[in-house]
Amino acid sequence: MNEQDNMNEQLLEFFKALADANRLKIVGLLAQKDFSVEQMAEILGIGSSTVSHHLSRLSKAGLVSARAESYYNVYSLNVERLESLSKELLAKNKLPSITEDVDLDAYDQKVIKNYSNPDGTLKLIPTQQKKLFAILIFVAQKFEFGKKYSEKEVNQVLEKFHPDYAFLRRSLIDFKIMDREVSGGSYWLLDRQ
Amino acid sequence: MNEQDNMNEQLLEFFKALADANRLKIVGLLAQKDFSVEQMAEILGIGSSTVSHHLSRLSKAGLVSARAESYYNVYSLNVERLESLSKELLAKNKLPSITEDVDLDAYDQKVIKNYSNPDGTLKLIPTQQKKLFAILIFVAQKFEFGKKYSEKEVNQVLEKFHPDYAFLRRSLIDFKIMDREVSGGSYWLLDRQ
DNA sequence: TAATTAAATTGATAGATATGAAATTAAATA
DNA sequence: TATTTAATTTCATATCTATCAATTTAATTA
Repeated sequence: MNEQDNMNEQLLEFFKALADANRLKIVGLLAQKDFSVEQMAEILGIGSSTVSHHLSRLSKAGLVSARAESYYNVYSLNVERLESLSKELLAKNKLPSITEDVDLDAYDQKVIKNYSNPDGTLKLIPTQQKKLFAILIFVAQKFEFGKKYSEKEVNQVLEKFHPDYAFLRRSLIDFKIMDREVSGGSYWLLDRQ
Repeated sequence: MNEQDNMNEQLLEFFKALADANRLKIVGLLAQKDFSVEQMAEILGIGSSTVSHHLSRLSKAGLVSARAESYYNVYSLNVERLESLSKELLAKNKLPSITEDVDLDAYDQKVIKNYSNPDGTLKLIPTQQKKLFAILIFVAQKFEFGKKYSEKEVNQVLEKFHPDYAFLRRSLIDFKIMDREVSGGSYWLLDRQ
């Protein structure tokens, strides 16, 4: 369990805590003033054991806290916690980090696996744009950045993947993975943004 | 269904939409770039029909939208929507309005009902602080704001509720519902904050 | 036009959870 | 000390929902 996982779990706890009509109402009540369990039960028209359960979920998310006051357990809202968690969402760069641990290229890798023979050649060239693109990115790894290739050299590299090297070569240009000098006929890799 | 109910429902939909680990991840993915359903299914390691279902929930909450792109349905995140809803929480005065429709005095009213006879007198005077306070606020309604009462007048009013008018009178002072002039012996209502 | 493909929908199911009743705990009052 | 009271915990249950498989729909390709 790393720090990022922990943050994700807290964020999930936060949303789960507020994803219930009665718990939202409890937060709304406590935003006005403190209440005891029984008072809230009466106001919301539900049992006090149910309110107790909701409060423990809100408490686990750090959104409320209780103090003993004679007979009663008086609950109050942790406004700072509510603010810090909702700010977490507004910080735009925080969102992508939710998926820090997942593999963004899983789709592309599956496509490559599906279309490749054990010897590394391609069974066939996919027609669907997204799959073709994944395959082209894959074969483009055989070229070096900054180096210039003649059309013949390009064909030789692509031929190891599929007999229709000409289609692959044209597609690399179409998808703006490579570019070429129209007159001289030399090819080179473009930078992936 | 008034406007406030509608806002509450939207807020609830928002939290429910994000109260799931995979949906949070989808939002995290779409915060980086657009994806098709199948790509996300592959990345998250779940079925594409499940992703479809999650996207429809996110879409219902207004958080994502789709565009058709050849074969694919490409989804993107509605950042403005995400921002406006989380700002809704940060605006502190917005929270209390969640409970606009509920009856804040339900607890007090129940106490009054439990301790009152049909003729309006009190069966007995509660000992617990919160209940006693509710009863005192109730009987204090018989006094007028700004008017001064002699101790005898106060007793006459309170006697109609319970024989132990002296206890009620002292409690009204203790709970700072009324105040009195120690020397002259006159009583008056205090302003409820 | 027929075949292929991505996405959505439907149906079924296992797991999560909101709720209340009953039992338990902790604290205040008689 | 015995009784009363508020809150929590435990237990049972009905509802909700995340998931997948199978089907349907809509669009593209051959």
